[in-house]
Amino acid sequence: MPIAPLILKQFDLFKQLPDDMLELVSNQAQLVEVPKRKVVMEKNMHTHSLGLLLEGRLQGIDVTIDGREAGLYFVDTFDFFGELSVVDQLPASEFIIALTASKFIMIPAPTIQQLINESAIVSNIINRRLAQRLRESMSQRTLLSMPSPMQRVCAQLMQLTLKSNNATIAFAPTHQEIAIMINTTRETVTRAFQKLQADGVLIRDGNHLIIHNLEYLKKTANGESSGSS
Amino acid sequence: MPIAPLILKQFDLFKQLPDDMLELVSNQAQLVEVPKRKVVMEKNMHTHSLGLLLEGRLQGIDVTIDGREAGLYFVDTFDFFGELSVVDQLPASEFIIALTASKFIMIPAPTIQQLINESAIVSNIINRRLAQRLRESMSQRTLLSMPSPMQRVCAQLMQLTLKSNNATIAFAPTHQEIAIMINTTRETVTRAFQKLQADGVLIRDGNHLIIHNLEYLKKTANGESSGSS
DNA sequence: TATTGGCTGTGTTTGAAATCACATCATTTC
DNA sequence: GAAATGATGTGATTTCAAACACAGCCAATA
Repeated sequence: MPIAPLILKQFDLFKQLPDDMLELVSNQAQLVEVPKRKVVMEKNMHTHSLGLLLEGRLQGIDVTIDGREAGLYFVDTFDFFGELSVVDQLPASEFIIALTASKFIMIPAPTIQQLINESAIVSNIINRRLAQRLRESMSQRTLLSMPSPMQRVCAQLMQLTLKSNNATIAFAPTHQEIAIMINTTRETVTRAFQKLQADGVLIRDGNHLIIHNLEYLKKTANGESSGSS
Repeated sequence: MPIAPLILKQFDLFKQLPDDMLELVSNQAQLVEVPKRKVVMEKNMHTHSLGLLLEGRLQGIDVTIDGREAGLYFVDTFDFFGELSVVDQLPASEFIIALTASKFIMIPAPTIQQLINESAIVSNIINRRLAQRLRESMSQRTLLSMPSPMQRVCAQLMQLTLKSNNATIAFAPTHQEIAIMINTTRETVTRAFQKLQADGVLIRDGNHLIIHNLEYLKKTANGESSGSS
């Protein structure tokens, strides 16, 4: 089920790829559409495919023995995912779940490995991506050391905002999904959102969040006591 | 200040390197000795060197605006560090601090980059290492979602134990250094250690920790209520 | 349009760890 | 070996978010 090269070219990974290689990928690629809440990649399985997200939002999640969930990262549109297993050939260390109905392209690991070997550009992008993921992971870890949940909520919202170019978070995660990212409970996130909305920092428009006061988020995240009232 | 190739060969990174390349590295390499508490790598600087730890223990640390420290990872003997900046050429995203007096080898980034380009083996090892670091970072994140500090202490001790081959943790981190790894306070770690020692799980021998009951750690980390008394 | 299931909002209670404060024990350093 | 510095041990207090319970809301689906 080939994918039009034009679609593939939307991804940085393939932008500079010669046409013949692009065609190879195109022939191996497969378009997948999943509904909300679908498990896209399963922990401990070696599905070994690289995924390229066209639409929607995914979340990497790990589950502890006692059933507690830890949110690891979000996958936004035009990100790719599953590159870790492609690189080190080990089974996936986390689940990836579709937060909204999503569309993505799957490319079998061997195809990508061949590309990595043959194209220094592809190889480089994948490695840079790993490096970026590591930086994000450590930055999220640092976020978790903030003492109050309110600070963490604000810091997480900033993260999400900065990734989008405007001040809007499309396909906004639910309170629960945010809660597991920042080590708190759904109720606490709800209460934090209440306050932010009351203070006019944030407006919810169905599936989207509009940030009206990024400065406020920044200040609160930095511990400047989140205003009066 | 060249380093004997024999010393370099102790590191997986160089084990299979041809002699001529090894000599190149040898000539560029520099041995560094630092006392306890020395900052080995500074956040936001692009020192751009790869470090190979010969002796001691280091810790990657990030600092939040309000002065709080977050422990990111430990660097054990024969690990390398600083590879992130070598790969993506960006400034360091964290501090690295010597927890004990340490010895390590520094190799300038350009030398390593040349090696990466010329040797598929080196390139591969570096990428695998990045992948491994990412897995460890995510696993540490999962650890942080455990609800009780006692669970996190036990899980962290397991991590440290598994890295050493016997059941001994050499150059044991202080309570404070453990505390910032697992998002808790020094006092809480002290109290957890008290209990573990009382229960005969753990013995302290100066700078070393000996684990007598790994099973206990595992069970406690998994939430099986940490025994009676 | 009625029904269902997931999301969000909100009050109350409770427990456990952060914080503060200080004592004691090790270890460097002069 | 004395003094200083850091690491560990321990009690008392306080705070604040987790947990529980349930009500209202929205959006999909039949």
